[in-house]
Formats: sequence, C-alpha cells, structure tokens
Amino acid sequence: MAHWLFKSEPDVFGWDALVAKGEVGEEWDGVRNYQARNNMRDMKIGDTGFFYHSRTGLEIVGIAEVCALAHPDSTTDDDRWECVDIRAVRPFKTPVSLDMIKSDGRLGEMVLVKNSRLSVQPVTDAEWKIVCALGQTIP
DNA sequence: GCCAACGTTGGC
DNA sequence: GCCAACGTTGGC
Repeated sequence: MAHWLFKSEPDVFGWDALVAKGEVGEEWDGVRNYQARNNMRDMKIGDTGFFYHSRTGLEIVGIAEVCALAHPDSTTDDDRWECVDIRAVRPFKTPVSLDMIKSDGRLGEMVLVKNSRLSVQPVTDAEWKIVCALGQTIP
C-alpha cells in the first residue's frame, strides 16, 4: 500500500472540513498540476496519505485514505484534470510541524522539503513510519 | 504582505 | 524548440 501527502490551506479546506464529510469523503478537485494529477492516477483504494496544512498551520494534522479512484474533476470541463476522493481516517495525537520534519535528518528527502510546491506528493514507507511515530499515531 | 521558486504560456 | 514573461504557491 502506497503512501501520499495532501496539502491544503486550512482557511480553504482544512482537516476539520474533511472530518465533517465523514465516510463519503471529499473530491480532491482543483488540482491543476500534472505531477500532482499523475500521483492521484497512481493511487489505489485504501492508500493512505498525510493531511498537511499549508500557509497557515504548516503541520501534518492527520491521516486520510483514498476512497475513490481517479476520475474526471467535476469542477472543470477540461478532461486533462482528474482527482481522487479522500476521507479522514484519524487525527494525529501530536501534529507534526514542518520545523520538526526539517530538523529530523531522516526526513531530509521528503518531497515536502525538496519540492514544497507540489500539492499531492508521494511519501516513502520509511518516511511514513517516522512521521507517524512523531505524531504518536498508528501508521 | 513579500518574494523566491516553480510551472505554464506564447512569441519568435 | 527555446526562453522571457507571467501567474501561482507557500514559507517566511
């Protein structure tokens, strides 16, 4: 099972908003970047991903899972753009801040550090375990 | 709110 | 096909 990271500005759509969507989850629409789209095309049902608050917050706050495979983005007629649906799984007991990630030598290769602009990122198994441990959360 | 970094666009 | 100009993102 692969792991990912979804970024969102909490002022626009934060963790609480995802939790409020419950089992049905939320269409992760609005992504207009090929790398991010390709990552979503690679996702399988049940893949899990970190939920990261960008711009305000700057921390990973919980774990989400993919509950619908990539499908056309309903917010555009442009058929290049696709998205998955995700739903909240569990919050982190302790949010893991960008500072914590940057100061942990084992996480220096995370895409979040290397290419912070990419809004949907892959996360390696090793990174997944380390961040979950930092967040005091079951992987 | 600023601005560096990045991706995309479009003129040539 | 190159690359300058532009728009957007996100950390600070």
